Amino acid sequence: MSERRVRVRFAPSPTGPLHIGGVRTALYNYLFARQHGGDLIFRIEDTDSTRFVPGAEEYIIEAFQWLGIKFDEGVSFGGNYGPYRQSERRDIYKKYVQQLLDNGKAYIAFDTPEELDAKRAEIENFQYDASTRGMMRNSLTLSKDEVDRLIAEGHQYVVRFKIEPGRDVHVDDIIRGDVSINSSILDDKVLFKSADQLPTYHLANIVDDHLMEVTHVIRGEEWLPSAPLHVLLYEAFGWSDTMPRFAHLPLLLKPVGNGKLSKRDGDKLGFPVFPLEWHDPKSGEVSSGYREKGYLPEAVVNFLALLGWNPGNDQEIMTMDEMIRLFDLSKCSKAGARFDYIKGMWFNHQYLLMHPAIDWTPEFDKILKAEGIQSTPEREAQVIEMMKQKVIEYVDSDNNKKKRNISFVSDLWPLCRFFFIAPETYDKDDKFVRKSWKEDTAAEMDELIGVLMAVDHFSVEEIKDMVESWCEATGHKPWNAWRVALVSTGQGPDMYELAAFLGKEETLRRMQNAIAQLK
RNA sequence: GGCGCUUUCGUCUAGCGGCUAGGACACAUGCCUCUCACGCAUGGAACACGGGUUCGAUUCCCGUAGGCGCUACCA
Repeated sequence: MSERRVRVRFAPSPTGPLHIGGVRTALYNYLFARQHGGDLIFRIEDTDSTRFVPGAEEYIIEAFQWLGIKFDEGVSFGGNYGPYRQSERRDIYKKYVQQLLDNGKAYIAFDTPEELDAKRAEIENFQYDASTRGMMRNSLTLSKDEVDRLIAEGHQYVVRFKIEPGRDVHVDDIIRGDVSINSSILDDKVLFKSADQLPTYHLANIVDDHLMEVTHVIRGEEWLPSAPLHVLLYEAFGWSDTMPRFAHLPLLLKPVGNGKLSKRDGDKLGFPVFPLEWHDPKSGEVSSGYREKGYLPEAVVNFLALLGWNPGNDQEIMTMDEMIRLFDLSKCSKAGARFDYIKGMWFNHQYLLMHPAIDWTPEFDKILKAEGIQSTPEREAQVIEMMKQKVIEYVDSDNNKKKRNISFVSDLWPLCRFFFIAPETYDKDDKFVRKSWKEDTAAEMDELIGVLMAVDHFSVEEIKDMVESWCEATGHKPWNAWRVALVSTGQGPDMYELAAFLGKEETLRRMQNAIAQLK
């Protein structure tokens, strides 16, 4: 048993976009598989035909591609254990259900959903189990002839797992240790549905994990209550000796309030809950995604990895390879983790700064386009391109301490808008304007214009030389007012750099405009 | 309601019988400074409660309380 090659799986239902919690589960499976030199399988659990959403499967595949989580086999990846889509494995499940029926581990039940509802209404806390199955319509209470007749007549039936009561069932969980419950509180779970002639999750899951030789089941804590049922199923099939080991991960909780993280929390607080933007085919509703919001996949992965696990030291920024090396299921926390999206933004900030600004160009181009910065007769494409390059250079030059407080490339725009767009109006009530622009400022700016006109080469050094000697001679301190003139508020780089960037003509033009408006 | 899991700063967490209970995010203050930032420095902030076990419990056990999950012919 210890000699088996490590094989794990991520098995989502194609019922919509992949939730960020699912991403983390997949990530942990991936880290675990890589660390042990094993395989990660991508299986589609589409046994609920009523909840199938077209496009969901493709979405999930694309999301993992973006995140850099690679599968070794499964839907769209191939492999020797297929098919990997449960809806294509009907015959396999039928065979195994029959096996359970044949050796008395399961039985046929004819009770309709309506009859079950009636029973639940009649008896408080009704549960289909050893204590009640004697009064229901099933192959345990009906004669063999009667059962055969009902089936022959085409009556719908389900197959239920026959749970023997009064036994302590143990689950050995890697994260939580020994978890045990008494089988009496378990109900006779439906294994095979009449409605769509497909197995339920429980049956399909066990059969597939066994057939695909899965060694470790790493999944969310919401599955812990049904883990004993799964253990019993492995027993019923006689597969106990190759039963996978379980690890139930803590859940991701709402940033504020009670309960687990949901899509609504993201909408309310303004952060994505899905890796990629999702366009709902039915409602047409669009849900934001980490990719479209401007997150780097490395940042998302790093952030998620640390929500429920940490390497046991103070290291927070880690590459995928480092995480693969350090990951340890037994170091996962047991309690749910609040989803701290503010910290997620900090991670993005960190990763953004690791990249040279030139890498941001595509994103930056999108912003410029969205802001309407494009070539016009007055402003040629080359000019814009040149300005863009200068902004990027400017942002990149950290010897000038220009690394900005940006979590996303889009945060760059308010910080460099004034490079591209001259202030049209000035807000006299702006705190910085009021503080910087006084009675006699207009006259001072006029003087400064004179000084600047005399600068031949409008370079940082020359501007600085000229302006500073003027300052020394006159005692003027023009910087804040000058900044108001060029930027309209208290923002931006060193004034000499700013003026040099804008060029002589534009600098003077903005100053004259400010004087005209603010005098 | 029943069953299970869980509980260290506001948040994510380190700690695996003896520590001034550590780090990060967030927050506050200071320094830097022609602005906004960045950066740097500093600060406030936690072992849910009650019993045990032990020379000694944040750490082990049992209760209580809170939190989370499950309780479908959904996964």
